[in-house]
Amino acid sequence: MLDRTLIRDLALFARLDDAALDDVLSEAGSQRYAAGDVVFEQGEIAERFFVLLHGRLRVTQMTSEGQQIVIRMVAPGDLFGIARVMQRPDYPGTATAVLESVALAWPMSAWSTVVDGHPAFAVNAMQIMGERLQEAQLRIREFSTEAVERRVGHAVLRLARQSGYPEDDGVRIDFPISKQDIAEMTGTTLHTVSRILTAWEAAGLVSTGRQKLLVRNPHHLLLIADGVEAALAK
Amino acid sequence: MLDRTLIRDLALFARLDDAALDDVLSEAGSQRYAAGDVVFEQGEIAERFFVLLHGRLRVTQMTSEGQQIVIRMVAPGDLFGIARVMQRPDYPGTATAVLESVALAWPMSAWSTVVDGHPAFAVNAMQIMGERLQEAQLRIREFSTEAVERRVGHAVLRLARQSGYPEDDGVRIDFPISKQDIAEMTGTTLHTVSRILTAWEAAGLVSTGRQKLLVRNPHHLLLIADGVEAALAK
DNA sequence: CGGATTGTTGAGGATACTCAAGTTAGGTGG
DNA sequence: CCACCTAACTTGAGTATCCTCAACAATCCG
Repeated sequence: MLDRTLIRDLALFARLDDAALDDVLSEAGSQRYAAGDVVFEQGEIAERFFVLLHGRLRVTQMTSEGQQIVIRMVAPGDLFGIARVMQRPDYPGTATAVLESVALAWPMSAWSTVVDGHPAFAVNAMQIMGERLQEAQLRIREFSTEAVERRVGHAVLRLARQSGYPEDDGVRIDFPISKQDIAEMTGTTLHTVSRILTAWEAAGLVSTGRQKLLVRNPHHLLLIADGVEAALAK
Repeated sequence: MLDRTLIRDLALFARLDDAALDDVLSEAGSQRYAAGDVVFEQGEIAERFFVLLHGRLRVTQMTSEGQQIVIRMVAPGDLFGIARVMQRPDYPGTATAVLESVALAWPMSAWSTVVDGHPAFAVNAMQIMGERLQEAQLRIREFSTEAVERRVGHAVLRLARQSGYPEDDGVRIDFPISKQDIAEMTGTTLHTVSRILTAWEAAGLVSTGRQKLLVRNPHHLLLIADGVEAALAK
């Protein structure tokens, strides 16, 4: 049996008492994934849903023409693989560990059991869906109204917020991330990302390396992402 | 007191019995809006949530730089204005009637009452949020991977599916929609939309007029939207 | 050390934007 | 009912952004 302290502090399980937590955990199993391992694949029948405890995942989608896009990065505490809640039999994307990761997994059937048995859980889950929906709408707005450089700026800042830890001279993105990844988050090409980051590097805003990214001046970067920079140039 | 037959067939109220429907309706009021009326405005404190019974609404968002985008069109049966569920005190967008419309309105406080009192409602609401989230992710994928013409194609087809009624020689979009509206749905300019639609008109795919749109050949349009056309040209 | 993955940089070109000048449709008021 | 006014739309010209194609360099891993 898993220990309830594993999940006690997660938003999804807020306001559940110890008995409820134990009840929920009784149906869960824990899984370990090495960096590079695939948790589930796009199109696969969605038999389980997950909560990430440790590590970091990348959720991608492949279009029919073979173009890949990054849907989101999953951080510890996040719920993922909830295809069934969205009325889908299969996973709409592929989840890959980018760091050594640990996740709790429940059979999809447990979803209704848990929702029915614990009203607070349903409320929490709805809140999380609401946050996701807001986030998605924000990205749509970025795509609709911002040129590439600003979108890349917002993506980098989002990464720093979600997965950054402070270092001597900036905020380090704490998992390996390639220019290709950033391109797939922002709807551009790795070439354009490379050029933009090179320019930012020259301006002292970031430091980049092979799958490495350090944000040195988040404040200035925010000005670029919000279009202040471009407005001043006029 | 409103009649329960108004809402009995809506997805949001599926699997609620008559007593429950009456209970839910007891807190609701019905509102009428003329074409052009604003139901709620971006930034306003979200005091109510709504279900559209008749008509059609356009939900828009204004960016800090004054650019407007169309978030979605609301069709009869749709839930809208649920900011609170997303943990927001205010409405993130503005809802405007584009046709004479009728909506049911509940005080936001009724949300928790209804969710708590009727577990089936919570499940339905979650499903709806899931569908929205999927829809949003689809749009993100379109923005990431498709050029303007394909995005406009998908937007027009979506409109035809959601708000089209069959006419002699095609599917008519049943509310006034401008090129500017389509531009704001697809992240382009009205100029580009105008050029694209003119080209499609010449090819017999659509007929356009001032705030009018008739899809004459959805099948061919789908080929364009899915990129088959462009692929063949190579 | 060799191969593979990741990243850099340049040149050229297409797409779609901006700017600009008009036209058309529809509603309003005299 | 007609003249006018405005909002919606069309079309052209010029151009910026960003993509594609291409070649090469750096880094990592086994």
